[in-house]
Amino acid sequence: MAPTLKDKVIVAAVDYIAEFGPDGLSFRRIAADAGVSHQAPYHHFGDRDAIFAEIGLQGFRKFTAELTAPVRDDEAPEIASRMLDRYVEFALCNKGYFRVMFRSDLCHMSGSPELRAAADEAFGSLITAVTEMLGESASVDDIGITATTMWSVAHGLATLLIDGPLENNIGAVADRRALVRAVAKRTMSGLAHP
Amino acid sequence: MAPTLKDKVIVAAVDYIAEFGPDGLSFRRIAADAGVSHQAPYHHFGDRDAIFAEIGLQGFRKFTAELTAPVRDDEAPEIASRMLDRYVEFALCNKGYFRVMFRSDLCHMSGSPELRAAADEAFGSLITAVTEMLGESASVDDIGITATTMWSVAHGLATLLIDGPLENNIGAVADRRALVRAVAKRTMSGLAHP
DNA sequence: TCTGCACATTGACAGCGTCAAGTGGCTAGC
DNA sequence: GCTAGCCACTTGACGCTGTCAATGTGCAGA
Repeated sequence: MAPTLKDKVIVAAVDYIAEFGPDGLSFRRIAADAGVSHQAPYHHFGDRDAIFAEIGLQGFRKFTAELTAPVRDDEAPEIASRMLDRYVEFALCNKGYFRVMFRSDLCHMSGSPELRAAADEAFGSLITAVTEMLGESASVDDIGITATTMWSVAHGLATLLIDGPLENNIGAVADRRALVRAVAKRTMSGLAHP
Repeated sequence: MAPTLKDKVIVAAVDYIAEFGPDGLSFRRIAADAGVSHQAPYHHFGDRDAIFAEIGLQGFRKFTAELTAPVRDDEAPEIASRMLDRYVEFALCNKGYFRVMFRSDLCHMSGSPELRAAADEAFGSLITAVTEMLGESASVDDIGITATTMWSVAHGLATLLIDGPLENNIGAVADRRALVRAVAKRTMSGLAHP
């Protein structure tokens, strides 16, 4: 089935954002590139925000699918390390989505219950992983703190790798994966005893 | 000394970004609010990017000053916990700067050696703290991994608190500080043994 | 007094998202 | 077979933005 204009607009926007970030993005330009009038995209989405909301929604769904996928052979056996790896991997392989998903000014959770649900589900899969990791004896507080810590490490590392000062310092994929693994290991064992 | 137009523009921009984020920001609007023509700000900065570069530069300098400040009585005695706390505190108290500093599309390191130096200095103060924490026996790799891990936790937590899904879940300052401390503690001891 | 210079103004430009109205083709109902 | 209605899209206008270029204006030093 040929891609609809709606799909083409999303794909073009995600590609652009992956390369240049969300800021210079012009839907007039995307429309022109697709060979349609400047107003055609807005027929499908209403306004600019709605396009970003759709990108965020698709992003969070892909993200959840990635985080909850069956364990592959080349992955770390420990849950935390694997989740961290997947989180960063997703961010780096899906910059175009990732850069929108966690930008509250582009991707308004409050305006779309569907979007919020998708984001909550992604976080839920993290909570599930942490619960599995800590066992049934763990308290709700323990799980919350552990999940927040894991999420922070993963999100911070992903963000620093994509947009931050680590961006250009880590070149090859091998180096990057090694870094992620090392950070995961250190996070597991604790900073106090390296 | 009365604030110059240059200062007024920066302050107004930072205030706006702290409240609404960098995207809807209009320097024409800021100029109008300051009672000057739409072109006046650009006399001092050249172009839009230069204003963001200046905000980033000032931000990184304030950031470094904050991270390297003398230890206060109400702070955690452990280095890592204190640094994490200061990092998050800075981010939350200086949203307007923080939101620019780590946005590579707004704040081009490559275009300004001065800006890069300021950012490097901030990271340097983290390395110094980690070196102090681990002692002289630590290897360069150990320090690098530990610093990256600490930075990731701090940056991730700050980002999630400011723009992410934690934003509205943590209300009062007391709760937030408690969360940061709990995350710091968990990071220190390691996820493996809560 | 004249010359620069720093600061600011004015006016024009193209590009942007958005509103409102119009167009062409496909399809269901009589 | 005609027509009414809907759908995908176009066209044109609007006010907004940053940017370029030319123009004032007031103040220091020669």
